[in-house]
Amino acid sequence: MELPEAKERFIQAWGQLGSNWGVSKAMAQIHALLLISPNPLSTDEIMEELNISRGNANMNVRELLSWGLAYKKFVLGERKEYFFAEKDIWEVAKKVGRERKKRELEPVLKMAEDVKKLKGRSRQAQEFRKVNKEVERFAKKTEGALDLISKANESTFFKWFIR
Amino acid sequence: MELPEAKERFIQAWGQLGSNWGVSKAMAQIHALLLISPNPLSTDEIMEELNISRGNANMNVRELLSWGLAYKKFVLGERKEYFFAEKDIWEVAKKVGRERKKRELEPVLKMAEDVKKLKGRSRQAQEFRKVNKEVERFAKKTEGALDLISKANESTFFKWFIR
DNA sequence: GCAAACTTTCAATTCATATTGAAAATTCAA
DNA sequence: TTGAATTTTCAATATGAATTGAAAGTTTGC
Repeated sequence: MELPEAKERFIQAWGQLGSNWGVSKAMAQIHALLLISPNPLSTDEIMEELNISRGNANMNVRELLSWGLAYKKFVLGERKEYFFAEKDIWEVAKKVGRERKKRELEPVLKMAEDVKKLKGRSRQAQEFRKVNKEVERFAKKTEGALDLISKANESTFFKWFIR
Repeated sequence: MELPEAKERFIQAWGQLGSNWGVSKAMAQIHALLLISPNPLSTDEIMEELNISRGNANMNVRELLSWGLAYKKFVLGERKEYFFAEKDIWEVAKKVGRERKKRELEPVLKMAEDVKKLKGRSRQAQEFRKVNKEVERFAKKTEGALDLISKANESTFFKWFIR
């Protein structure tokens, strides 16, 4: 397999993964491109490689920076900004996990908290409270687990699952 | 808080969560509705409660069944099908995990396998192979962890994270 | 201060996906 | 077998999110 084909394959798979994760395809593809690039890339190079507009490239690079999945590099005597990816996959996983906790777990916890105020003795209300309690309990445990994970290193993490 | 408001809140939060997980909003909302309902519901009741079309209700109920997140109940002397949710949250989490493994991890593993065939000694190719190897290694470990999790029960799982 | 280089913004547009709804198919009881 | 009840299908449509691209904003060197 030659480089262009492999690149294509990698970028498209990463983009697909992104879509499944509620992340824009362009963001995931830029991340993929930076991951496999040996040197930092400028916005223009990203636009060129992925055939996307300047606005799109800019927005999604900012997003990657805000997730901590990419960093800036300033080159001496150059005005352009260059970007490179976090390449430690365990770091990537943790950072994605942190964002997802924010976007997914927290709203559920907030909802469960609110729904606790549900009044009434109907079968409906009773069943609802029961399920809500279960959801909250589970979400809190998951939150705790994620907090531990985000402090752990990769080998500790995987060792948890051995035996 | 009264029942209709709480229901609204729960269903909308679950729908939101679904969207973030690459699951259609309607599917997540039907699941939410079934979760908090003390008895199985018919397609008509689902349509009515969520204000969605018959086609939509039908498609997404099927999808829930295929994920193992809902089951059918036949009522004696009734021709309609009734549906109820898997209410064990740990079961729900495991089943969602299994689907996600299929939709997310497997394509990445396939891609990494293919990309291994990448030829060339350029800096590009070398960096690419290195990252790809890391991605594959991580994906495989994650796969193993998920397989273990899908066999575990909830308390075993969370105990892994204690201490 | 000026203007070139570069980045950001955002209204308009495109695109992917979910949803609708009516017709077709199926199931079942009489 | 018929037809009423129910489910399924799928082309058309709607919806929301991503993307574009040009204009506005910023930064820098002269």
